[in-house]
Amino acid sequence: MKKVDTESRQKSILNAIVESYVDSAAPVGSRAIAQRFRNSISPATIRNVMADLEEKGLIMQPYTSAGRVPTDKGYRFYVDSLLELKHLTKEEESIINKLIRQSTSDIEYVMQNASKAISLVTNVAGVVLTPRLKRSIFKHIELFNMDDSRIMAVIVTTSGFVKNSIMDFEEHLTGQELTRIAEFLNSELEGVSLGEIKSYLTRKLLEERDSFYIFLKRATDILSIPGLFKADDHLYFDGAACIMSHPEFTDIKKTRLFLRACEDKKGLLNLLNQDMELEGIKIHIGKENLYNEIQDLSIVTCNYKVNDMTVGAIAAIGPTRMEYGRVISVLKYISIELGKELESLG
Amino acid sequence: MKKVDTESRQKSILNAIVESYVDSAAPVGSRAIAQRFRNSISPATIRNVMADLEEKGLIMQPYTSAGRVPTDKGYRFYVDSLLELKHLTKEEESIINKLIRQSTSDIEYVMQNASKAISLVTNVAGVVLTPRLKRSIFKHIELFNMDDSRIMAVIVTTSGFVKNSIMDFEEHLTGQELTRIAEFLNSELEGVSLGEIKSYLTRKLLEERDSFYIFLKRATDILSIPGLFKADDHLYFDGAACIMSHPEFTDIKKTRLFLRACEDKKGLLNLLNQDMELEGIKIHIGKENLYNEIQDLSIVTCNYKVNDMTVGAIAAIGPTRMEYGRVISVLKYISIELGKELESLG
DNA sequence: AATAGCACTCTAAGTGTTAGAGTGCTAATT
DNA sequence: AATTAGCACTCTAACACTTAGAGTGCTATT
Repeated sequence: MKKVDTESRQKSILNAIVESYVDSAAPVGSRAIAQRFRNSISPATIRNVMADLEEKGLIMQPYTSAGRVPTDKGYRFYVDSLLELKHLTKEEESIINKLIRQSTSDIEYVMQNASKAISLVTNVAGVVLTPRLKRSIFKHIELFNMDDSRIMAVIVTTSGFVKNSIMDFEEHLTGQELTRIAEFLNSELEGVSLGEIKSYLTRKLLEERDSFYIFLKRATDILSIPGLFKADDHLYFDGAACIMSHPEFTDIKKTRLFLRACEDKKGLLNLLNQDMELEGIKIHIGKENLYNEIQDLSIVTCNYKVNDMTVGAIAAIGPTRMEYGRVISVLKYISIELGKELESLG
Repeated sequence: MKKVDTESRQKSILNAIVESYVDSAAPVGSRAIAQRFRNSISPATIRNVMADLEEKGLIMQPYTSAGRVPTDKGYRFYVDSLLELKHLTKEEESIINKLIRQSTSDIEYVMQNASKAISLVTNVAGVVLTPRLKRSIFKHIELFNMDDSRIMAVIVTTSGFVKNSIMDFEEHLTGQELTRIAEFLNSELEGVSLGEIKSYLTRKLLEERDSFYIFLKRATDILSIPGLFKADDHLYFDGAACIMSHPEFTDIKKTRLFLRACEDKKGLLNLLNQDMELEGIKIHIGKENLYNEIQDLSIVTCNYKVNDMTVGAIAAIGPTRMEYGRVISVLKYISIELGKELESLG
């Protein structure tokens, strides 16, 4: 008899179990797997392999003598070693493009529609994190007086993101003075990322000692206003309803946990901000998500770039039993298209 | 025996049925009502009255010989004629104020927190519609060049709302020219609502015939850019998870309908925009909501004002079985506080 | 007009039964 | 030595059946 590599057979059976379970949402029995292999392996053999896989903690039985279900660890192994990416169909790509390229030149719409695109094509919830201001590149600033004591600043970044902020400023500056300061900043700060502006100006300030100092000081003061780079942490969310089509949510408790997770902006924000630092796809499976008591949920995230600079992230949230291959492809595709669209708006 | 006014007894029994049902979520029997009246009326009498109420379509039985449940019509009569407003406790007021008055001077936060406040205090979902630009009063405009072919406009309204828009503009204007146009608009448009600007300028344009004309024409052209007043239709939403605590949502189908209704931004937007035109509280009960197949859901809305001008609306969405008295009081209170906060930001 | 009494209805919850899907083990087969 | 067939065993999900009790409507009584 031909010698069979035990390990590779275990892998391919795990693969079959995961895919079958993802597809059917029901515990997978040895017979079903045997059929997947066109009965080239008998159910009995598969049962033996399954026992091994269970010992390794990759699959489990919901109860004695039921079929097997992948564990978090099983999914982890699957996505790390077995998973094959699915190509998007032309149709799916066109749905996505139609949603993202609305050419309304309004970033809010683009973001909202990007999250809708994620949920529509993957059938799980979609989340989009707005471009991080600190990661964005300075393009233009405008300053003007709102009234006697308040100045408004409008900062435009190369990614087309516009941030305005009203600030109390004790000393009154004339419109001309403000214009001069803005002009100075515009020539000085080109290409600097917003996150570096502060240290950049402070450094300048230390070098400068002549009459120019007081002018530079004012500019620095204005840009030091706390509210200026804050509040850029908006999440766009879509697909809460569509996720209810998954059978795991017939249990109200799980639905509630899911909704709670989705409304926990802080937690999501943390996760996305963290994942953003890493390139490409990141996957958090079930209990790996320690940031919350989220169980039975997986989160897949992907950074997106504008002019080769990572500025934000998108994500998909769904039951651990999700089509990882498709979800990953979709996020990759959308992150690229979103980046392109933002560049064209910038 | 003392003569009893039949009609007023019917009313007070309907009142008792609604309040008992809102409280317990279970069909209300004649015994329970009798106890509410400290047995001053016997269950048998109440049964007779109930039969009358049922005939009028104000209550119904989920099945033969079960207790009674209010119909949409019953709720309608209740909110129109019987309902007593509940005062907010100091505690509730303080929760609301803490959320709304974060003094971050960031409107997004204020809106987000207002919706959170609604859901937190009423235990149903909260929605906040951003101030309608067209209803807002012009305060200040600033124009500057983004690059050779694009101009950025920043408009500030008295309600503190800032709208920026980038527009393609075929003829290149120098910074000075833009500044002059902005200065002109600033002096000219003070106190005009954004919705009237267009017609205001067109009127001006007709009167004017001298060299000033071309200047005025440019200003008009700039403000005619379509994107400028668009995209001010953002909804802030909170409380999807908290609503799951209501027993009506043990049925997954209803949960799904609810989530679908909440994600149907267009429908909600329409409803809120419409209701905004009317002063005070508006209530849509169950199937009265024709804008969607929403059933078993009620929507309560309230406009809010800045400087005595209605600019937006807030709403609560929950099962028809909701504490209307409390919800109404909360919306009234929050709409006022929200208006005040926006004034202080403006 | 209001109420007590009573027969009747219907549900929700609990119990019992059964079909069938799936397992693990052992012995037979290749 | 690896694979497989056979078989006894386990557990669930589904269905039928029973029953307690909450609530009703009607009729006779106060």
